[in-house]
Amino acid sequence: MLTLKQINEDKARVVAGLQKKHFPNAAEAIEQVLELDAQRKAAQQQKDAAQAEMNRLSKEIGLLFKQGKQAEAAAAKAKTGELKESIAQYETRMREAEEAQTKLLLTIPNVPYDIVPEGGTAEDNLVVKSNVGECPEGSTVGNWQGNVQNDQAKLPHWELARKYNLIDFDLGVKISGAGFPVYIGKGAQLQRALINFFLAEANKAGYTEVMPPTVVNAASGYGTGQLPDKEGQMYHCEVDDLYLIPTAEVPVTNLYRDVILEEKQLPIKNCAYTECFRREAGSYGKDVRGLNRLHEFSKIEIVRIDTPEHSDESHKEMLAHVEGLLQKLELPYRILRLCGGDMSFTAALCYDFEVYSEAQHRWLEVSSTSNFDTYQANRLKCRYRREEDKKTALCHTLNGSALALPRIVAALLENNQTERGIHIPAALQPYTGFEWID
RNA sequence: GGAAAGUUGGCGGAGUGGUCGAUCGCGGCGGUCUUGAAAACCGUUGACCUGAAAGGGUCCGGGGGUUCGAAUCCCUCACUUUCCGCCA
Repeated sequence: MLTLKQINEDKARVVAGLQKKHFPNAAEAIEQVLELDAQRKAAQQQKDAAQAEMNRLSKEIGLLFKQGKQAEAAAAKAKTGELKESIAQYETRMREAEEAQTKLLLTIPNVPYDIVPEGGTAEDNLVVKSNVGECPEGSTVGNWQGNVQNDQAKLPHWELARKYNLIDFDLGVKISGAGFPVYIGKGAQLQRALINFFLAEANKAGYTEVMPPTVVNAASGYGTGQLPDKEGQMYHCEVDDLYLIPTAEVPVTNLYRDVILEEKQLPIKNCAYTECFRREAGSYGKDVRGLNRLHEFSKIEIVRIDTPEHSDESHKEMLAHVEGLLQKLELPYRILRLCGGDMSFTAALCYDFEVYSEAQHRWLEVSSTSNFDTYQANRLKCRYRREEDKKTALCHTLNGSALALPRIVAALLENNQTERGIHIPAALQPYTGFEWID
């Protein structure tokens, strides 16, 4: 959530940013936050004064008892009753204001950075880079034309999966349900190869590998912001009150919850492969066909914790890393800078990576790489001690997929199909151990 | 699932209801000594809220209670550890 400091320091910027994000009634909400803060401060000051008086009295009473002055002590005691009551009152008022403020702040999204484009829908996202077309200034999803192959003879991946016996969707339905495919033979081996490839690349780029639990407690869900807003999107094991993670971001970022890091430890660079679980309630149609949207899928995530000064640089490095993966896989891709209205609740700046599916004739999102500024860190209480003055300050958190498997597999199968079979890109062959699926 | 013990500052570990935010050790930081380092010695060392500052307030797992006063007593919840059982 936003910090009071951010709001106090530049209210106008915050309000303008929220409007860019299409958050309704931004100005009113911010005013209300400030009003509640004023109430809280007033109550606290009253409470503190009363408490100070109480502390003083208590000490005095103790002293009087020690000196054997029973009568004077009793007299002092009599004074405490009223004081106690007013302390309780101020405390209640303070807590109520604080709770109301937090509750409100949790409903307010992060403020986007200046370079985030205006816009409300996916059509307004800027196309900033692609390997299949020029991206002059002002290119948007709505007006950009990439030089993509549309071969009508190419089969969609769900048909290829059946043809080469790589993935059995019906078996998945039998043992689990829709959205839980079973990978078989070279299909399964391809999964494992991609996981190893992505992890090896991340390790090469200096990310420390973490293998976290895939089930987390509610506190972790709140830490990264899946709770309370997206409660329905996570699988919840009610008996134990545990959640299946929708992304490795949750356990990995929460490693740094309630932690004070030393500045010289930063940036922290972690990567993790996990299975990800998403209920995807409300999805339907061609979006969920085949591998396009699953309830369980494999993903390698990169996570960084950094200083405010360096987080932008970190973000750029992450983007370069993800782009490098797509280049090595020889896939047609484009990079989008998301517009205010299409960004996630918690992001300050977000780039999506999409690969082109030549049989489905559409772009598939395979990575979303975001800088959350201090928004997540504030909830997580993830801080660092500055070298300069030894003060604590909130970290910046960043994360991105590098990469999510299913849509990569879809594009690889579809784009690389030939009469002879499906060709595995050279960079991946050391990991698969085979060059062809045939 | 059964039984017991525990939860204190970055870590280890004290703590009698009344200057306890908390002894001490380690670690960290600064210094003396040294060509440099180590060792030794001296000093210093929590977070948060509030305030221009001085200062004030909160925090000893969470919540509640007793008391003029709670890390210390009571209740409750959560978690951890150990032993037994079960199991990979």
